[in-house]
Amino acid sequence: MNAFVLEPGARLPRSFFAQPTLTVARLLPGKLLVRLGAGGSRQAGVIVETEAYIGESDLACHARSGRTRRTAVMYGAPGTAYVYFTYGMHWMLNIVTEHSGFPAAVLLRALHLYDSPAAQPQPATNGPAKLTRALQLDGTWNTHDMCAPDAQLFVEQPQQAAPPRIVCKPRVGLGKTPQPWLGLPWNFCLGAHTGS
DNA sequence: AGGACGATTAACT
DNA sequence: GTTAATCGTCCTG
Repeated sequence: MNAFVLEPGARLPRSFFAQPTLTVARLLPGKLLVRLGAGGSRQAGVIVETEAYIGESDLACHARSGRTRRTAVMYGAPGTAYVYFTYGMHWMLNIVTEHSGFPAAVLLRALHLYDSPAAQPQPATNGPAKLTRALQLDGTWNTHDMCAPDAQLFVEQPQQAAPPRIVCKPRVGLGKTPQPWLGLPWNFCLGAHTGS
């Protein structure tokens, strides 16, 4: 809502993403997703909704089938972007969590996006595919190291961050995923009030 | 080699 | 509430 959300803040270090996936998913709403483009352009938006996908035992997680060409990135370093293609037309952005060798990630499902430098609110990107579309992210971003010093896509701590109110609920769109995974409250959303 | 299905979305009835 | 769009991935054979 204010221009301050655009001010560059501290980038989240790899140690942040190395935490337990539920912790990362719970802490990400309210943080800033930043996408640098050609010519020094900067798109930034407040992360609004996340979802956790944790390990081979989580039957909703792509890693349920073990390590494959597609899921190999989930076994990589925390802070790595996992971008995959689905439904023949949509790209999804995840950030890999926990230690290398353990497949887990947080899906970014919604963003409050702002134009730079005017800070004009964009149409709400209230869906994981809309989010990647708005930031022009596709498979070429898969395996992007979001914690590298020269990263073009990364997460920042906002400068004036009030403790956000988080609401959790079951994950969305899991289809025929069996219980208990279908009902686990691993979706995390900003509440009606973001603090202040 | 073939088929079912998907961490979705927009456009319908 | 229902359905088409559209293709990579995974499972079966």
